[in-house]
Amino acid sequence: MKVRTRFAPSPTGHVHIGNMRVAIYNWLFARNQGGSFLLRVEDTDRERSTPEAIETLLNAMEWLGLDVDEEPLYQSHRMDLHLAEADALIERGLAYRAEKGGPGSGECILFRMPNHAISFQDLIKGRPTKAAENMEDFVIVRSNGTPVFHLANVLDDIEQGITHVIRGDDHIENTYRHIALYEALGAPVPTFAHLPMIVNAQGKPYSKRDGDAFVGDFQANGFLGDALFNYLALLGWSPGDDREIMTRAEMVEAFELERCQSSAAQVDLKKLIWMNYEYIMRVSELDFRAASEAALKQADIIFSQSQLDAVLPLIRERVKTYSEIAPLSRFLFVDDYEYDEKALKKKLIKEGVPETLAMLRQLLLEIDPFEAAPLECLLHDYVEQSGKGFGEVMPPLRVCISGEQGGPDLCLVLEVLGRKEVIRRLDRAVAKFFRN
RNA sequence: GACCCCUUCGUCUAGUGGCCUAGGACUCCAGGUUUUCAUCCUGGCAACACGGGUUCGAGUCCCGUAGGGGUCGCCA
Repeated sequence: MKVRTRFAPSPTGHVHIGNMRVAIYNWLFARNQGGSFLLRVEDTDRERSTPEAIETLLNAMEWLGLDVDEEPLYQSHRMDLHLAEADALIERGLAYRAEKGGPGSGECILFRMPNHAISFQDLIKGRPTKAAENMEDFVIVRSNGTPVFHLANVLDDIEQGITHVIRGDDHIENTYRHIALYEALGAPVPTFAHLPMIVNAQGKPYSKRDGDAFVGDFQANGFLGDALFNYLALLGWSPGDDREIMTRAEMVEAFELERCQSSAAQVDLKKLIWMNYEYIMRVSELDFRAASEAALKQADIIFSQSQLDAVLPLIRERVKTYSEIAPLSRFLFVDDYEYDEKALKKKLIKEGVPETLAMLRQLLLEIDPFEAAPLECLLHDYVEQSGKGFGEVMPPLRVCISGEQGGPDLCLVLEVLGRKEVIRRLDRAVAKFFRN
């Protein structure tokens, strides 16, 4: 039988990385098996399920490259069918009406749990088992006449022909109930795989207040969808060898639910950043350029295409996330940069620096052409003749023209800025910090 | 409290009874290359939660204990 998996989120406007990881595993499994990956929008909570929330969800999936094989099913459209099935269960004596004191004034419908233990083979957890005396009848239709999650979820999984239910292990308790429902409905019980949850840097479960755990935030902070996908895929799963940076095709090929960890995994932002860097290094020049243009525009930095041509090579291998592009290169486009306090203290305001800068100024005026290679020779010669170290010469100059003690290769920076601009910035800094 | 799930370096993991003096990756630290900045290279720190079994032999199997998490809504 052809494998069919689904991602069944309830759209709330914020798509959490924990949920997305579940979606990724569903996608990976379906692709590995040559099956179908479906989307079902569980939008019965009408307050939260706005069109914008659904849009956010779809965007996040597209960004991560989670393509679906069929039109999404909207749970809210199926309410009448869910209710009809509940009535049918009553007629067969498998459910009953009761007064339990909930919303509305009418009676709710309860599903009658069987009086035998329920256990199932889980692809990740082994064989969870629950004794009959530990299970109670549960509500499937509220007294206000609306179907409850358990009923709708199972009925929709049957409708969509889901063969493998891959979800968080917070659903294990629900699964016992769901299996009873499948049996009552006369439907084949799908295979289950319960993934462990992921926890934040403090080792606690992600709560709705964990601001940086939403997929949109990672996108906004300059992460690549492919990098986040790779990171999340390996958070709780491994191919069994030492591979970490993997293409989608490699992950699809290697994916096995049986190789998933059964315990919770902690998100490590440092490792994600490292992985993102690895991905940025593999991005095409064209894509990197597009990302840079977007980042610079967003930072309100005015630039010309020729400036961009000159600057991109300097920062190409230095950014770990796209959000570093603007801060790292800003001084190359505009001259209103701040002088970093630490840089000033450690590199500029020091004995002998004004004299060094005066000498450099003269040499920089004379050198021709004003390009990286000759500039490097110039600095090299100066260092040799003056008996100073590179550490006494280059950092002060760098602070003057960039405000920072770190940054791209100094000679390349000088070339990109050009003689006129370098001298101007040099004079400005000297006037500002060595007035007398 | 009841029920269910989980437990290898700080973190992600490899490990399915001998190949484990427990391997890799991230982080961190120390050297080296580049006499700027970064990259890069080499090395180092660092773990089988604890206690009992089973076995010639246990990180690997079993049972306890402790700790963590989940569920116990007419939320999904």
